[in-house]
Amino acid sequence: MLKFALLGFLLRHPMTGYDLASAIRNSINFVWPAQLSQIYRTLGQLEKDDLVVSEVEPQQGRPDRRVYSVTDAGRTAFETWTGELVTDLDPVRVPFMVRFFFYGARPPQETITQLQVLRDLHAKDRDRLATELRDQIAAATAHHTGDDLDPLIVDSVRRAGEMMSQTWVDWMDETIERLRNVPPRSTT
Amino acid sequence: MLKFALLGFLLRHPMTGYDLASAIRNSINFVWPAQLSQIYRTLGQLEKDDLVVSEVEPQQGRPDRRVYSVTDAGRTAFETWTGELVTDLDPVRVPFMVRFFFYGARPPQETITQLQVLRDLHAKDRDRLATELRDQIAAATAHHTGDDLDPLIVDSVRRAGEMMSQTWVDWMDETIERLRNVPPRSTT
DNA sequence: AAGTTATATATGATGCGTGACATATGACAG
DNA sequence: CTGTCATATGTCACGCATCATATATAACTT
Repeated sequence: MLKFALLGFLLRHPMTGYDLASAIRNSINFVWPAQLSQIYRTLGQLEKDDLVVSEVEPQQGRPDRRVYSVTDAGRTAFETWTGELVTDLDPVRVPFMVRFFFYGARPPQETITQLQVLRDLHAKDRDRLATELRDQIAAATAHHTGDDLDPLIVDSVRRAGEMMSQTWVDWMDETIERLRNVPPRSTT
Repeated sequence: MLKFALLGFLLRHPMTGYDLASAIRNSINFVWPAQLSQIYRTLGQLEKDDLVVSEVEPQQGRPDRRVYSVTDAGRTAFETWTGELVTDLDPVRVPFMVRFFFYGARPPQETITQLQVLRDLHAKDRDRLATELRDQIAAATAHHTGDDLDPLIVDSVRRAGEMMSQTWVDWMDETIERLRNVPPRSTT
């Protein structure tokens, strides 16, 4: 997965592993976060498979920059990937929901407090996606020629993040409400 | 993660790896799917760490059943885990959204078709969660004493799945609409 | 009669990720 | 003057998952 994301970014213009980490942080981070260590590893594999090549740019004072660019084979691999029709939903893994599933034995108040903490974090995410990132994308879009798909797509990814965060906020609110209405436990 | 889920299920009553797979399929599958192979592996680790013990029940015609139960240490580990306050959001990974992020260069009609396929799959999920699973949980709840938290919690997990599926359907519809309104590409 | 599903356990290879560590320096804040 | 942030690359140990494979039989479907 990361493999293709890296090819996608490098096709826009060649850059280093470090640059790729920033590019990811500013775009797909909330649908696919990536650690530097994993990026370097994956670049290594890509180079071994001749999908990218690297050139070293010497620098003084800092480590040399290793700039990667995509080969013809890399471009083909990327285009094949984007061209595939996806017919199955991605498996979802939400560690917190597993935990929550086993909260039946715990005091409701504890669960409510827990949900409030996460509710606020999701709300913060939602706000950031709805304002800051939105403006960033709008600003970047201003340079575009207008009939380009890219800004729409990029903004739709942002929008997905916004909607998902909002849904989590809604779910947490709803669930807190349901927990508040639980009759106190009869110890008889 | 799976480790704790298995402890949680085994605390309700002892069972085999195969049984655990069914239990997961009928409950937390959409927040944490698990393959049999991984379940057996994880049970092996749990036993090595003395968090569970197993007894073999001979059977004729089929492989013997290896029934696992939780030790005191296992119960403690589980209770520690459920008692922890979670203060960070889980990282999210949605392979399809990474792909979609790079759809800018592809013909809009292709993207629309792709989104329709997934839209329908999400709608199917939503319907199943809103009806079948809902009824199953309601039926199981009937046996409960009434002031038990468990059914509420279990149903809230279901509800999260329902809301998330619905949000994906909404996002796909919205995005298809946005793509339909893209002006045809001027080749000048 | 042949094929699939359910029952039941388990291993090996592989993929893909994280977190900690190692190294090095310029710039900026307190 | 000290700390930490940004720049920049990389390795190692480990966790946790998948997929393929092996084995064995009863029951149900086509």
